[in-house]
Formats: sequence, structure tokens, C-alpha cells
Amino acid sequence: MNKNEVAFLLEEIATLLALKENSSVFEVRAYENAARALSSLDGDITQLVKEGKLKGTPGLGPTTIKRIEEMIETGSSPFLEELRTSTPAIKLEMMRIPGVGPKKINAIYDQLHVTTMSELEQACKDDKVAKLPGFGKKTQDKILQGIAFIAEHSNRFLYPIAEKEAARIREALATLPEIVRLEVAGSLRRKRETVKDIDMVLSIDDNAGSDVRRKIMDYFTSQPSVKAITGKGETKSSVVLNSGIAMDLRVVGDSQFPYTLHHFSGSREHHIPLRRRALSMNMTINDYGLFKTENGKEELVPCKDETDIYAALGMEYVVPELREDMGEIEAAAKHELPMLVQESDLRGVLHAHSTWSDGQNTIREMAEACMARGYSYLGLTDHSKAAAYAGGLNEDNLRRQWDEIDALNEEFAGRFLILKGSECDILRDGALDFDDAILAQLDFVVASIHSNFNLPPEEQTKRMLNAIANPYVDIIGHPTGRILLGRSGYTLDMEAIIEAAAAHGTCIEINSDPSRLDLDWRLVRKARDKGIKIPLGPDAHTLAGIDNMRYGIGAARKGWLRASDIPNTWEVQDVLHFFQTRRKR
DNA sequence: GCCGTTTTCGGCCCGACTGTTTTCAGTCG
Repeated sequence: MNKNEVAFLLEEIATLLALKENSSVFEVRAYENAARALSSLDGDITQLVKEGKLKGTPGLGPTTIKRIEEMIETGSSPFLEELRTSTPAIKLEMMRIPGVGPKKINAIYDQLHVTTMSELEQACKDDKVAKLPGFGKKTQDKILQGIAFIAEHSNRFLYPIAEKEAARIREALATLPEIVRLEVAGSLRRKRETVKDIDMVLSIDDNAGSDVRRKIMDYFTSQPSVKAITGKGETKSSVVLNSGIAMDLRVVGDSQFPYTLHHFSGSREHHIPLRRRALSMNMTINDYGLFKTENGKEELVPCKDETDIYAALGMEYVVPELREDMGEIEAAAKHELPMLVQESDLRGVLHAHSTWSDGQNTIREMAEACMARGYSYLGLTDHSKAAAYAGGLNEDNLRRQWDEIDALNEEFAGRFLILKGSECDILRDGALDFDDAILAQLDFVVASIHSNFNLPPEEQTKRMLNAIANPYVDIIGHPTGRILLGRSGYTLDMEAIIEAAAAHGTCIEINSDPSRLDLDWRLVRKARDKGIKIPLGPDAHTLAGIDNMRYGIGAARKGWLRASDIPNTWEVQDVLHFFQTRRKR
């Protein structure tokens, strides 16, 4: 059982505890904190437990350590098992209904004895929920809507979908002359790979009146992409957009904008330690402002933007992507935040397909599209023969592809270079789909798993470790195989994979397809800290697919990557030299 | 359940919004 699995069980305890009658919110929080403390801990959890080194870790106390030890030793914990047996499944299900939390769930369960979502739905239709004390017609309707919503959509959306919706609304709002500042906030601003809803904050003149606010809200809620209005006031309105994604808009006076934007940009995890820091400096921070308490008097610390807020707290500016409580608070306080990679740092593409396998465009078209985007090289990586479903190339086809590449390179000489690569399948036992003699002739090799997703974890890990140990494997492609909102990845011991990649000097890509973003940014940070180089692979199968790179940039920045960590920010001769020399080790 | 240069007990981030009440609990971010 690895660290993340244990953290997951601790979170489960927190949820189940919250659903227990008369439970303490602080006990619940203690388990949530413990789960987070564990996730960000370095080293092998089994080893740490064996050596008794968990003691002293902030957030872990005698009880939570005991639970962790039980989980490591037995795979579970009697306490958790007890909670699971005593918690009806319907209670957990009801947690997914927006606006419904532990208290309401217990009230419904205890008084109406529902055991399934459809029984709950029926109880609402029979008007029974509205009659419960503390409930009413509106709550009941909201529950009904929630049940329908859950049935209709999974409640998260891929980043690009939310981004597109937000851009459309933003563009419309920007036409209103009363608006001074306008920003997307929330997880979208932080470039999370999936988002639950869209948050937007805009400012108007401090002296503007209710009429201006009402005009803006009327305009917002009457946008064509708005499907339903779920709340409408002068400071906040909530809607559901046509795509099913929920959106909140907040309107504030301009002097308040930085504080509100910061507040609604989150994350919650970032704000908790930030507020603690503020308190230790006799300040409090909320969405209305940053206040300094002196001689018992509270005074606003004027800030014209977010940079001022962090500066007032003795910190350098923390970009939204980093606001996840992954060490950025401490680093910003020491003025040691990394210089993060930017899209303009990219020089080339290192994972793309053509019509030779399952791509939609020819090599020439792909190359010219790269040039048009300002890139100076294209690492072409069509599939290998085992990927028959994707029209993978055999050795003969591969050699013929090289002839075409040579001819194009002659034509493009001096302005662009196509690298001969392959996205070579990792076979079931970890061997590669081409033998070494072929691999040695390629400029670089991306090795990926496309089959046998369901091997036992140990076998799957061993398979990947075998591939990493192959000197001709330069890059591991989409290392976990996850499809966001679709399937979880192969079960792999990612810590062992990262260790091995570091030892062999093998790169791990961030597959920048927005439905993958694999390696996950949380692990990107760990891989970077081990010195692993992390190329951004657009995995483009079309010309538009080349633009996936920008999603990879989001994940890279969330993973604290600098340009120097990413081979395809380097000039082409440096990339080629890097692959050649790492193979000789 | 965790934590502590004012604490080993009494706190725990904090405020808006909603819907229910008639002063507030629950939920959310």
C-alpha cells in the first residue's frame, strides 16, 4: 500500500466521520489534514512506518499515526471498517448533491429512511422532504435538480471546455463600458486539469450604484450560453451554461478587486496557511481586504493588485498555478520561487503523429504547421507495429518514412528540422516493439503502453521498469495511461518509476493532450526534484493537436518546471546532443 | 484529533449566501 492509497483511506475516514451523528467537525478536519500531510511527505511510507519516523510530522498525531500503521500493515483499519459498515451507502451518494451536506443528509436519512437516490427523488416528489424541520420547498426543489444534474453529467469538466465557455462570457462582458477589471478566478485560473465550475470576478467604479450592478447581472444572465439561472443578486449571480457547467459571477468595487480575485482564485489549501501567516503578523485576510490590527484597531492595507497582497505578507508574488499548498508559501516567503516555464520558451515538438500511422496530416503538413507556430523542429513519433489499431509501422515502413523525412529536411535545411522518432510500444514483458538495431538509428524514442492495461500492479510496474532500463528509451510516453474523467491509469508504483527514470536519465513526458495531462502535475514536481527532464508532448494527431502544448505548459507550471527542465525548450542541437549522450551512459 | 515562546485546555480560516426562520444553521469556496 503506497502513500496515496493511505491518504485516500484517511480522506474516506474524514467523509464517513462527517456523516456520523454528532461528529466533531474538528475531528473530521484532523483526518483531512492528516491525509494531506501524508501526501506531501517524502520517502517510502512503509519504510517510514517501520522506522517510526512519522512522529513529529505536522498534522499527524498519535491517533492518525496508529491508523496509518494499521493501513500499511493490513491494508485497512478497524476504525475505517467500522465506519464503512455503519454508514449507509445512500449517505455517501447524497454527498454529491450540491447544497446538501452531512447535516441535511442525516436529517433526511433519519426521518425518511430513504435507501436509494430514486427513493429520495420520490420522497421529494411526494413533498415529504419539504415538510422536514429546517427544510422547505426550495431545498426540496434544489435536491431534485441536483439528482437530475448528477444523472445528466459527471460533475467535472475538462479544462478546455470550461476555458472556452469562460472566454465566451468574458468576451461578452468586456463590451460593457462600466467594467473596470475582469478576470477568471477559481480552479480554471489555477489551470487545474478538470474543473467543477467557472468563477469570474469583475470590478466597477467604487461609486457606481445598484443600477450598474443590476445592468451587469441582467446582461450576464441573459447571455445565449446561459441555460438556467440558479441565483441572482447584485454582488453574485449563478448560472448553468449550455454545456452543463455551473458559473458564478461576482461584482465588486474596483478598490476591492484584488482581494476578491485572490479569494476566489483559491485554492482553499493555499489560503489556509496564508491566513495563518497573516494572523501571525497581526493581519487578517478575506475577500474584502487585508486588514492590519494595531492597538485593537483594524485598518485596511491598501493593495492595487495581488502582488501587493503578497508583498504585504512579506512574500513574492505567487502565480495562480502554484497556489495549491505544495510548498509555495514557504518558497515565496524566502523569495525562492522558481522562474516558471512559459509558452514562449518552447522551441520544438517532441511527440506527434502523421498519416504514416494514425495521424490526420502528412509529415509536410505537420512540419509546416510547426513552422507557422514558430517552432524550429518536429520530433515525429508514429506508432510501432504492435499498435495495429493505430496503423503502427513495421521496420520496412519505418525505413521508407526516413527517406521522406530526409527529403523534407533537405528542403527545409537551415530553417527547420524533422527528427526521426517513434512512439514505440512497450510489450507485455517490458521489451520494446523494435529491436535495438532499429532503435539505435532513431534520433529519439518515446516508449508507451497501449495494451494489457490490467496487469497486476507488480507486473505492470516491472514492465515499465524494464522499458526504462532500455538505453534506447529516451522518453516514457503518457506514463500512467489515465484518461481524465474517463479511466484511471494503469496501476503502477509511480515512486519506483520515478526513481528508476532518475537513475537511468530517462525523460518522462507530460502528455499535453488535455484529456490526459499525464504525468500528473503533482508527480511532475517530484520527478523534477529528482532531476528528471520532462518534455511536453502534444501527442498531436492533427494540426490543431499541436496546440495541445499550451495545456502541457499549464501542467508544467503547476509542477514547478523551469524552461531548463523541459528539453523541447532547448535548441535542436542541444536536444539531439542530450539524447545521444544519455544513451551512452 | 491536533496543537501550543503567553496555553496541556480551548481553540481550530473565514465570511457570504440560501433558505429557513424571526435570529440562525448548513453549505460552499
